Amino acid sequence: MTKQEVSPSVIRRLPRYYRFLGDLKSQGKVRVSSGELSQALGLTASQIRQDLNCFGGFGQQGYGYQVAALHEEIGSILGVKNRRRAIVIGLGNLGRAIANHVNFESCGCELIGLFDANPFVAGRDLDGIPIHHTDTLDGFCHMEHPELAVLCLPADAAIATAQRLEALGLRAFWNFSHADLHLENPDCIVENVYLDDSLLTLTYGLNHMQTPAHPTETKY
Amino acid sequence: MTKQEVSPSVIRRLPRYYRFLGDLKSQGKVRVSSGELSQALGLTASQIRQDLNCFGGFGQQGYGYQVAALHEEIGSILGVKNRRRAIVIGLGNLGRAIANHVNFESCGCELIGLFDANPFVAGRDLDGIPIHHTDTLDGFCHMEHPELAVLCLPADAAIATAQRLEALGLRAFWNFSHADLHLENPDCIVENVYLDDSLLTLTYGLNHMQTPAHPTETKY
DNA sequence: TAGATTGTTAATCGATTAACAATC
DNA sequence: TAGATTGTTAATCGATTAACAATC
Repeated sequence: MTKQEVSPSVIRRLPRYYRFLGDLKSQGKVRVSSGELSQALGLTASQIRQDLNCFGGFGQQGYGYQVAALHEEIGSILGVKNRRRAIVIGLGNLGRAIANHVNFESCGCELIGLFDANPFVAGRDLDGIPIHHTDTLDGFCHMEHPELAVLCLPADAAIATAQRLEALGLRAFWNFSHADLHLENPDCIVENVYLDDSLLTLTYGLNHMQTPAHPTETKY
Repeated sequence: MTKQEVSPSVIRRLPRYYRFLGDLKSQGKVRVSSGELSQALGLTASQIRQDLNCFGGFGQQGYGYQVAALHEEIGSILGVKNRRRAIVIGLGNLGRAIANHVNFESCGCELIGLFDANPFVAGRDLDGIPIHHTDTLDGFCHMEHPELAVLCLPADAAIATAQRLEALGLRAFWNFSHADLHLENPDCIVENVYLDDSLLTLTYGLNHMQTPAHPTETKY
């Protein structure tokens, strides 16, 4: 399908392109140039053209890109029209928020099951989707063949569960736990969302800021 | 303080080092080499030594690194002992989960205020921290001088609120909204957590996987 | 001392930017 | 046609890896 392995840096920019093109489209914009995109997204025009040309020549010289067509193209590269079967494991604060808040459908996924190890949580439901007990995971996976698991568990449990799910045939892991998941199968893909690490980046930034916001204490 | 501007790639690895060293420490490990670290973290030993040497020579030739000392060093580089005053704006599913779930204290932050525009939400509290109405934000900031804001709002509101907060002297933004925040002040730092983009990365991965998990449909 | 492992310089690799011919 | 903007090649920049002398 794709000529050559596309670099992760490029792939990570695709959703932003997709999102912004969607905005333009809904504003009724028909045409856009790499120059305009670059301004709005804070990238160079060159980079945008390079990125897009990893997947094909979607533009027209002298004209630019058709907003709707490009939006569609990138959407299909990302796979937004898919319905990848996804499950969420761990329905504490975070798991519930992710299940509720994230628009799985618009990301090419379908939430087909929720699981929690706490017997008081299992048996209930979240917006109509029933929460099962983690013990029933094996049976569920054999029946329903989910492909993607969202892990909202403590680190230890996340590692153990990921391994179990890997054996059950799942191939994609969205990991919100504070654990480094190393899986057997090299085909498995893991996307980590390390919230604390992300926050620490800001803490670092505040520490090493040229001009402190409220110059109160003296930092040596 | 620091010799030279340290690259963002290095900074993003620091929290992982910090976290892993904390684990080693609590396991009672005293000594660690860049080789051991590299194995556990899936990086090269060379890179780890390079990274650490951005901040100083923390190791001893022929021996390696003292776990506790290095943990401490990285912690202080990140600023985990700070108590940066932070506020959360928007207490929907996600905002509540972030406020509850993220360990602000261990990331050098202190949660001093929660805000929501919904009058039914404002006035209540979350684990003892009162939720204020967004209208009272200006007064609060003048009194309390928060430095960091967690934005859990819809895109439009996030953009408007960030600008308002910038004017009120805040300098760091942890942005969970699906918006590109471009702020006036170049000193402002923004850390985006684009959950949908992150999920789309996995969707893309599943699409472009060599071996499909459950080879059902034929993909052309 | 011999062995190990760092700190650091040099080499490589990859990603971003610049430039420009192709062409709508 | 003239103007604009792409696709693509070449140049630059930065980050990662390799190598090795310094030294504990």
